[in-house]
Amino acid sequence: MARRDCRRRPEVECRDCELFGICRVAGLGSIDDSLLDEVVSRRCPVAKGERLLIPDTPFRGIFAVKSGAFRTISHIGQSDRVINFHFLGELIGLETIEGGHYLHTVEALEESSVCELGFAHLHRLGPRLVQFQEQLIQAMSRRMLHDQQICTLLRAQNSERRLAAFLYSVANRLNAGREPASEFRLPMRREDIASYLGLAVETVSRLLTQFSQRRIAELRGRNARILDFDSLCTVAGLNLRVGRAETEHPVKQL
Amino acid sequence: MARRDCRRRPEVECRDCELFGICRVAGLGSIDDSLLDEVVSRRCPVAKGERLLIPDTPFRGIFAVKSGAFRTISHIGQSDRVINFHFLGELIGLETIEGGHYLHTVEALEESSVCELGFAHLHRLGPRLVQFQEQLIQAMSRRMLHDQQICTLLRAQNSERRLAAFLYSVANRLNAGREPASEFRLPMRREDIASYLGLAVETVSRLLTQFSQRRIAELRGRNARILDFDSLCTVAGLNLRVGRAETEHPVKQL
DNA sequence: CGACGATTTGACTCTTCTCAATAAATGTGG
DNA sequence: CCACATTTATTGAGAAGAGTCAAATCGTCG
Repeated sequence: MARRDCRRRPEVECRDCELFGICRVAGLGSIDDSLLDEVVSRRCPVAKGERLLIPDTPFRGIFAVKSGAFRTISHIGQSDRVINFHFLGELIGLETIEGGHYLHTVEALEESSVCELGFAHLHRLGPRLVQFQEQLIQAMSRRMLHDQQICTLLRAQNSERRLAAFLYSVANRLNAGREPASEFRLPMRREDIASYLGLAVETVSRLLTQFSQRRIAELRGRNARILDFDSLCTVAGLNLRVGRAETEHPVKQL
Repeated sequence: MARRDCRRRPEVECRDCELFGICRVAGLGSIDDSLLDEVVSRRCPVAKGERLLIPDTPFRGIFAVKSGAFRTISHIGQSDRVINFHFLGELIGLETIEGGHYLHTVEALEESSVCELGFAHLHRLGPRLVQFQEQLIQAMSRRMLHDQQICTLLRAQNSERRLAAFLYSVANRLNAGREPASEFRLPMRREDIASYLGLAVETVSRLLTQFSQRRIAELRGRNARILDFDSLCTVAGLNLRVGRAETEHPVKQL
């Protein structure tokens, strides 16, 4: 089984972390590193299954995943649902900045670590606060776009498409901004995937065996291998759109 | 037909607009109003069917709906989908701040008007920029929460729940932060609703007649009347969750 | 090895979609 | 203001997709 190397847990480089721009503002070019240290607490370990956040606790700051992976669980209604996964370099807690409280459970799927960006001492950034905010706004905007795409995915009724798009997305996100991985280890259970995609576990399972038969992707347990990226994209409906004439209505002149 | 009054098109008060905090930072307490005028261009009319934004045009700023309503259409894959509606006081374009280009088509569903917050001249805000960005971050965070709730809605498989939650949401949003309206006029077609909820038009139509029979809500054409808010919430799965205190901050509506 | 949880598979049911036809609403020109 | 054309909405019937329940298999960890 030369598949073992999928198991190693890489740490994300700071330059591939979504906090990078933010940390750079706080840290780079400063005479002492102490400013950065006051605002960002670095690389706190989180054990597998441990909860990083629980609902209704006061907002303290946002987090970036340094190693490992997390899932966010929403407790709306009677049943819990996985509403997000967080991979290397991604930010956690952006949606809670305004409300003053964390709203969901965030739990480590494996041995992980995070950097925390505390909001209490932001004023110490002084004149750099503007740049910091700018970076944050960029990150939030980026994330909103991503969330929109998830919504679009969930609206595209059929389950095949959802799962294909999910696999494609994970292959891309698993190593933080680099080329999509064709072979990787999934940190979450089938049930998490199903919950996230709004499907039944059995449906996910059946689709996976089907993908395997069609030589699109192969999952043995949590070891995943993408066999045919093109087909995967096609099934996911991520292909190039056809040229569209959009002349029906006048466009507001800005 | 004493239902006619549903047709009037109210303008949103500045204090109920999501730009309010932002405008206040720029405008209030300033000796001259000219600063605000340089950053926010106010109440531009947009005709019904006219497009406020089209994809791949350079980002200039964000918008707030002053009157009327809009829909955002995504062109991913082969079929277009409605991915958002924008009602009084709500912001448009937040997800495009980072990318530098608008990505979707935003179209007026009826005679509308918007305020535009241009990003080109933000530096003129000078020291107020920090407060401005703070406000923007708040607004974005709020919106992310809302989008997450939409996602949760879309994951909750059954169509009945989706439509009920949608109606509830519209009743709440239609008059910008005030009490939910029990009688209102829907600005969008059934097809838009279906697209937004990831359902077939026929399903929406069938559910609506069913809601009418169960005396939950009644839609004659675009005139809507909520007959039983409690039932609507129950069907939408929005009922009080067990054992959770949620009194600290207002519950975000869908 | 054995137990427990996770995953897969099968059989059946129910929901939602699709296609097709009709009905209602809206818009247009005379 | 009315008749007609066009879009939008509703309804019905049948098919496909996904869910549920139940059982079997696989994997992991003590």
